[in-house]
Amino acid sequence: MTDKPDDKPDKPRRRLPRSVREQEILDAAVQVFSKRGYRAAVVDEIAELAGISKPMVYLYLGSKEGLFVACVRRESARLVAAFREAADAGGPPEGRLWAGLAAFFGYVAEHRDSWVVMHRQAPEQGEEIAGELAAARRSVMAEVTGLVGAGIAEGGGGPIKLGAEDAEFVAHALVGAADSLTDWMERHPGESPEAVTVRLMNVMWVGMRNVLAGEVWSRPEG
Amino acid sequence: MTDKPDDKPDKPRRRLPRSVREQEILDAAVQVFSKRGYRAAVVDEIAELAGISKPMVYLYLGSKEGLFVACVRRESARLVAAFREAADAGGPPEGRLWAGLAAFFGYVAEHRDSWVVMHRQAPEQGEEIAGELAAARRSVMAEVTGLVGAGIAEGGGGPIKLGAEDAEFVAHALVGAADSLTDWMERHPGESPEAVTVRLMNVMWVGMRNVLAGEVWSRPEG
Amino acid sequence: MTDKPDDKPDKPRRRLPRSVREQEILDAAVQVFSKRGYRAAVVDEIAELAGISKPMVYLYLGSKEGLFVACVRRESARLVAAFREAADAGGPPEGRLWAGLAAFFGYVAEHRDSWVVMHRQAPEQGEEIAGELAAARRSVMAEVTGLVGAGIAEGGGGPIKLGAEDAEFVAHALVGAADSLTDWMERHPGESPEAVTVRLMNVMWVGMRNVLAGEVWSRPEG
Amino acid sequence: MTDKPDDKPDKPRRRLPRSVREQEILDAAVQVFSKRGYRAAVVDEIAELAGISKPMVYLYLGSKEGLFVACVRRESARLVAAFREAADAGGPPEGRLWAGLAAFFGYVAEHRDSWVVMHRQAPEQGEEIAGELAAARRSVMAEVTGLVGAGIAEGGGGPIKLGAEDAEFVAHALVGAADSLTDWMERHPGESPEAVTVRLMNVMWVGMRNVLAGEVWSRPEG
DNA sequence: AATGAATGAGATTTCATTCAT
DNA sequence: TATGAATGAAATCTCATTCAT
Repeated sequence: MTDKPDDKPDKPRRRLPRSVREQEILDAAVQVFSKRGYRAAVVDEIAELAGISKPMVYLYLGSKEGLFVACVRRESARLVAAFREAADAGGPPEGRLWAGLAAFFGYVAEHRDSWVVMHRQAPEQGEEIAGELAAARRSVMAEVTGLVGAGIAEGGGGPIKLGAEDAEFVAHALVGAADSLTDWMERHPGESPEAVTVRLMNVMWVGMRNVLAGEVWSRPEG
Repeated sequence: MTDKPDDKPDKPRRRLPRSVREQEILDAAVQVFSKRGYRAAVVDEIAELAGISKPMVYLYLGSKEGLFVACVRRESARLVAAFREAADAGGPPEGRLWAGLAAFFGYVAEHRDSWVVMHRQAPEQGEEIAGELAAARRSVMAEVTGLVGAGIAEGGGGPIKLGAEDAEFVAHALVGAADSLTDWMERHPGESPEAVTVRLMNVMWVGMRNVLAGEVWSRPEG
Repeated sequence: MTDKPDDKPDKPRRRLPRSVREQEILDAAVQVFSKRGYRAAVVDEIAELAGISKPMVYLYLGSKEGLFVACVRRESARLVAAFREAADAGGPPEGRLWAGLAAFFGYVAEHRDSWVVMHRQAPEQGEEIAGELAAARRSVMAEVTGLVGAGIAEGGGGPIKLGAEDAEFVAHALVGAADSLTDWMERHPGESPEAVTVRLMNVMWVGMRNVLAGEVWSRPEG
Repeated sequence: MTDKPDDKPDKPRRRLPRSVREQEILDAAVQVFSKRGYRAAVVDEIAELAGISKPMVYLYLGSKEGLFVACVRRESARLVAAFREAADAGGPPEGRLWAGLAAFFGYVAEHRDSWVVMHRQAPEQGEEIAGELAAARRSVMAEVTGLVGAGIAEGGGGPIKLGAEDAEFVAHALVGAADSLTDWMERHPGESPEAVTVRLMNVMWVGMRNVLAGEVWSRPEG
């Protein structure tokens, strides 16, 4: 009666297995947490976006906090995977570095929600959430740091020794820049992630290379 | 009535003029908004931190939203002012650029609260707040862009023409990097903001300079 | 289909007849209602304890309320039966009285769950439940009153006439005492229900007998 | 407009000091907890009965659990006070015992709600509540036990030695009987608490006295 | 100018109950 | 016969906001 036989078979009140539903819920949750932030996000909206009722969300993920933690875990794993996959291809290290960074920028640009969930949440949401966020950031940052460090080591040989601390420094700068540059990309829709990567490499990698070669910037006399 | 004039002057129960009170409220509000985020911040905590009662907050700033808007306005004005002040000193342009950027990094590092209120708030909190945040961010970014653009124009002349778009690109990268590097600074307490600025200039500015001189990074064959 | 007939008989996945299943459900329900109270009891727990799924509970008993009513009916019937069985044995009346009361105390002590379901539930859970609880309590109390009354009639003959009202009074006191003494028994595990019965008879029955014989307590002058 | 000047001055939207309001809230809470039990009680009903809004209840007592604990504390203190006050009057011990018991019965009968809150709650409501209930019961029971023990000691001298364990036993029986007898009193409105006390003393005290005197009940041969 | 008292609206979370298979 | 999936309704608790003094 409410269900004419010629309805689309796709949407009508699906009865999905747990694992599929769970992923759909996480998809919705990432969107909402990203758009609103942890506190401002309301579980009702997540449920509605996932096409189910609120109690389902609680049945599957246990609590708003559990939901958020699951999001952070899944999304950070995905970003790290994208990174590794691109960077693990063979070839000279600088190329792998480029590929990893391009994948990183591409991912951050394309999955803004995902990135925002991991990176832009105030860390005052309680013990477990803070820990989970910190872990996610560490794992992302470690991946970038590793690649940068490899690139530095490879390009090394100049009079200046760049060590682990420098790799971390550059990784922080790159990650921050990438995050911020997604705003820029939004206003320049013509630019592909690769183009942005090249732009940034022009600024940062060439700089690094020259620093390795001994050219050091210092404040001009004023 | 409960307050004879010869009370001890120790617990002030101050009767401050509007403007002073208002600033104190804003001071408290910036702290709380920064620590908790807009939604999670509770007006009670702000009032308590300001040492007054909640109705006073409403009397002075009208609403939670008004309170937040006033914070954002004041803080962005301060950051822009720090900027201008440093960059407006005389001397060669590259020195003024350095000074401006160092002031920017220094400000972001030192006034974490202020910066977080402007930059780390989800921009989906309602019409007026979103607008105010966007305006604040734009005005900060414009200032950085201006400085970078001036530096580029000054150093320009190479075969590659860097235009307004490039300045904006670099500004976004710098702002994002500065933001992210405050995390790094927290874990490296020995490094002064100036030292961090130099580090970053080593990587980014030297790179930019060389790019201006025609040295372009391109993906190595792989 | 998922169930080939040569499955191991170990995890039964039993296909029980209605009546047996129903009793198992009631067993579980009595436990849970007793432990949590009517409102706090959750049907999920009852189903799990009974080893079946929740919809089966609804199929068999219709609703949480129906489930509770069935529990109360079955348990009060059991208590009354334990009573009658003990008291109906032959012998002198005082012995039958003792046997009945001992059975009562023993039942209350040993089937704590059963007793709690009948006696410790707030009687404000809605029309049908309140009625059922009242009926159960009345029927238990009637049984005790009957026994006590028989004992009194038997021993009667003194100057004081104990009537139906007195029997009811004593019955209430006995039932309340039995209830409360189960707490005492829990802290004195060495004492058997029969020993407790004797103790109480020492205090109450001897008192009653003497009262029947004309010895009346009155407040001493003070 | 909603408030004609000739309204009764008694009810209209009072603005009470904290301590008074708090007592009113507790009054309402005792009623509701008693009628419904802890879980079934809803804070809305308590608030309405207290004539205020729900948030006030939370402001004053913190949580439903805190509310309940406060009730139990206040009510058990009151009952114990009623007891002590009556029993502390001078005179021979048996009279003080009678007075204490009469006060106890009177209090339980008159403040049924109070008593039910302390005595009839299932002890499965979580750590703090269980502890609070246990403490309340212990303090009430200790008071009764003390008086009974004093009475026993005073009357002692017979061949049978009644000790602390017996006093506890009798106290449990008395308390349980008193609780149950309030039901009986409800159906016999003509009987005063003192009359009920006398009735019970007739049954229990005379029994005790005779037991002290060596008359022991034992099961007749059957 | 200042505040203690109060509340309406909305957040998270739970649970009895029913589909669809 | 049996159940995994799903939900409407209601519970506790929080918070921006306003009275009454």
